[in-house]
Amino acid sequence: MEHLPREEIELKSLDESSKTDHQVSKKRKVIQKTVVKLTIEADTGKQKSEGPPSDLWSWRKYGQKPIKGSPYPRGYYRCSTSKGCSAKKQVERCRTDASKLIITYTSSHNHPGPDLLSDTTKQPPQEQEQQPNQSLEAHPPNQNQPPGVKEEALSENRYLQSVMNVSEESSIQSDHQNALATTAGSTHEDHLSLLYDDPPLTSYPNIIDFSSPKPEENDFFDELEELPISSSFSNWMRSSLFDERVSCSSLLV
DNA sequence: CGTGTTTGACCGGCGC
DNA sequence: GCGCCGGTCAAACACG
Repeated sequence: MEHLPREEIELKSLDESSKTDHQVSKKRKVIQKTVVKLTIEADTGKQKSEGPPSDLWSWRKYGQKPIKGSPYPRGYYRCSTSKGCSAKKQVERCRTDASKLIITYTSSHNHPGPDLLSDTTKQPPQEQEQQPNQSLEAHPPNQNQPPGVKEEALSENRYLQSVMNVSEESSIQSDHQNALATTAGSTHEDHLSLLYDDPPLTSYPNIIDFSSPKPEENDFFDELEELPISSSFSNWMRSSLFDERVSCSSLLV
């Protein structure tokens, strides 16, 4: 019983019932996702195809599907660090640029990061399965991301520009990308306002611009820093993402 | 033997 | 209602 189908079901139903304010009748579950784009540079040898980028979590692949419109399949991974952990990620290649990986994190880890597990007294997972609702909608999925991604990984995978909290399907992200790729010269915010023009959802997808102190950023990192190990991670995120964000804007044109 | 990957089948949501 | 598609399951397999 390695999978927890029951938990999945609970998550789904809770999710649907919890969005009554939107009245999205039986629509797809609105789960907050975090999309991370990264570029594979020196890779191609090591990371075969869409091999999982190395973070310190251990991920177990549970599926792979060819995606319509994309020549590359999408891999489905689940956190195997802790059995009760519902954190998942999807790894796919950018359909327009094979050197870019799009990693979509869903749900959140409900246990301390692997590095902490190894050297400090394990912090008790805060009552797993307890508030799937909250953990899904209130926290960025990557809350416990490793503060120190291996330097190998950093040299090979360069985190690109955006960590987005997306409340809709990843197709948005794809369209988004296309738009980004076709409209050069303006800021990400501009693109966003273009793309997310119409639906003013409460869980409005926000892009994190690491170069400017926007409220979204602060919120994002505030949440991050509430967590045990996240401050170091957020520092890492800030620096690496900021760095890469700059180069990415030129990459995406 | 434990852990992770592969892969076909299955299921549910959504559009027509 | 039907078919398509994305996401998940689970058995078989590979590897250390």
